Amino acid sequence: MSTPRVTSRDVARRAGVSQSTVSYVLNDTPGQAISAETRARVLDAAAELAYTPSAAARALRAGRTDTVLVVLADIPVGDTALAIVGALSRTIRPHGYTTVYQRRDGRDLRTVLRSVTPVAIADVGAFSPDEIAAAVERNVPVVGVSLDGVDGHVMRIPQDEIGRMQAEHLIARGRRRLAYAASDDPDAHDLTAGRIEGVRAACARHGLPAPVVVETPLYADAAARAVDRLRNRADPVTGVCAFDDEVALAVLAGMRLGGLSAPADVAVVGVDDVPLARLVSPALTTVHVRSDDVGAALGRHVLRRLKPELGIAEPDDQATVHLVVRETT
Amino acid sequence: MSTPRVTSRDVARRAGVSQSTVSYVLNDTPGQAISAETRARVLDAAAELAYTPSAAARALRAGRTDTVLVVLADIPVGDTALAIVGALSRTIRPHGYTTVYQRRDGRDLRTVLRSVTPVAIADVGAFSPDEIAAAVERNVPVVGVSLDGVDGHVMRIPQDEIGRMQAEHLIARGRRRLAYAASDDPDAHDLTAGRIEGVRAACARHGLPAPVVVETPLYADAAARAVDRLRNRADPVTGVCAFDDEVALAVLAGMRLGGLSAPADVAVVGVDDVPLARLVSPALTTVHVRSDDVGAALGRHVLRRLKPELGIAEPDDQATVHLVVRETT
DNA sequence: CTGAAAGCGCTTACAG
DNA sequence: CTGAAAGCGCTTACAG
Repeated sequence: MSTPRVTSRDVARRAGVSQSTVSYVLNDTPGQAISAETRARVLDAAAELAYTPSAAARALRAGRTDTVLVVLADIPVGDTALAIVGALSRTIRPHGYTTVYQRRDGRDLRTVLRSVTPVAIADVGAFSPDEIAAAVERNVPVVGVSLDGVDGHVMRIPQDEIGRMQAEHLIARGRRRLAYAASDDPDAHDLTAGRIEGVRAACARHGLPAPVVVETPLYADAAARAVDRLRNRADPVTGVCAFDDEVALAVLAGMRLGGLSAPADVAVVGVDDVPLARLVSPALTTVHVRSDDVGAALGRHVLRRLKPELGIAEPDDQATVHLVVRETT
Repeated sequence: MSTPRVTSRDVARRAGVSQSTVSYVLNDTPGQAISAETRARVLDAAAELAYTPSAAARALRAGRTDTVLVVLADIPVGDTALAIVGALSRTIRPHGYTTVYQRRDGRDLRTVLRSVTPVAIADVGAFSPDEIAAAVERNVPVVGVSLDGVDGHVMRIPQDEIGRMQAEHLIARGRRRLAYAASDDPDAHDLTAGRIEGVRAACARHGLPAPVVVETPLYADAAARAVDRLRNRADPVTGVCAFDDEVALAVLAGMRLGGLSAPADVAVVGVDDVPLARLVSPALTTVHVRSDDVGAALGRHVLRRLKPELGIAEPDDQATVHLVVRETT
């Protein structure tokens, strides 16, 4: 029942040439003068047999593939990660590289490499510098974004800077008591740490108390309880740095339920600048991370390593983040 | 500079055994009685050399891999696609299969197979029944969701049903003049067609005029112009079926700019039920697609083909969709 | 219990 | 211009 695989040998037989000739024709191997007539016969035979070369055999023989593996950290894969991956893919594709993605799913880099033979790895926050070094030793170049801002990757998304930016903005708006609304998704934990650190640092710099941290589920009633806790205190919170735009919207929904309005009672600032941020009312002030740029820069880092002859200049090593001020602050 | 690859031969040499023994130990090959002492020596040697078997060689030799390739259609990859893929991955992982993703990026299935040797393909709306048949002929089982509702895949997300549900709900709410707010993302086109068809069918059934279709960018001002067009007519639109929740929010933002409110002036219903839908005000009525179920069912379809001995029952072949009524209708 | 050998499907020197 | 042969790194009958 299972038809045996069509191999280049079958194509050769059908075209009446040798296997090498098939390979030369199909790969346009330079320096091989193949007669137009032979070439046509080979191409026809391949088409008739619907020949697809074995990726495994090519990889084994060549010692490498054209596949760049993107490993995504076990974080909530949102617009940011998708934008990074998309831009990376678009950057390297014109140079003949194929992008495949995987979530880390708790595995170490070694395990991941048991099922794929990539020519390079783009690590989106998944691995530690140690693991990366181990892969590099195996001759697989690794480029990566450090999502938590830790070094050892070629690029960093400065999470502390994001938090700092949120806090500084609220402080500039006259808010003296800040809170941090964290996500209740455990996968978000690593991202959160750096951001809170940035908020804390900004508060400290201005002589303000450290932010009150409160976990905020994405439901209005639960968020309302969280908001209650922020307000029912000797020094009620007047400014909230939210983990992302979704959490920010949850805070706003919770506030609404409690009869509070933004920015009059509490100012709220998110992170991500999802399309919806500008569509809701009041429109959300948020920190925009240029994820496309991160992906493109990562792609250029890959190309630099894989094709030094392209002479690609050293790309940025830090993502650009900026504040988009709208109506909630 | 580039260290040569550590092979099983190196491990064998170091452990003082043959290559076969290394393979037996590392793969726990059943029916091979290996002395505990030998086993330990091999394991140690492998660890010391940081041996990682060649994925390519294993694939070539075995004729297959443990990799299930998910190919995503060139549609806007949003929460729905991610949920499908996540659930699929979680379903097959316990059975030893690794999931890798790729976007179709306009390639045909043959081209995709040039760089990967998957044991099965999960097609998320990317390929036509013809292409799928060709892959199956190459002994690669393909399971797939048809995003546009067209047959030939093992599962369908009934886009027409989604549109029908939106329209029926608005009609039940007494709206007699409906519009369809389409996305301006060209990648959304295939999804849109089926949904509009469903809206159209519902209108026809109730003797109502066909929906006015208007493209709605994700910006309040542009959306306001779109809304203007829907209202400034002999028979002003009173109900809008939006392509997804984002477009629905854009419509609502446009309405707000024009002094219109929902549902008083115009009722709006989205699709996706993103977390934000329940957090915004007014909370969004929307059609919820059980994407997790789709992914899990897809995973079970994969397992059925790959491991018939598991005796997995034939999963559903159609995604469950249901209406979540909130405040905008 | 262990080893030598074949072969998966390809590409690439090398010989003609 | 074309073909025979080696070898990429594994696994698995097969022989001992």
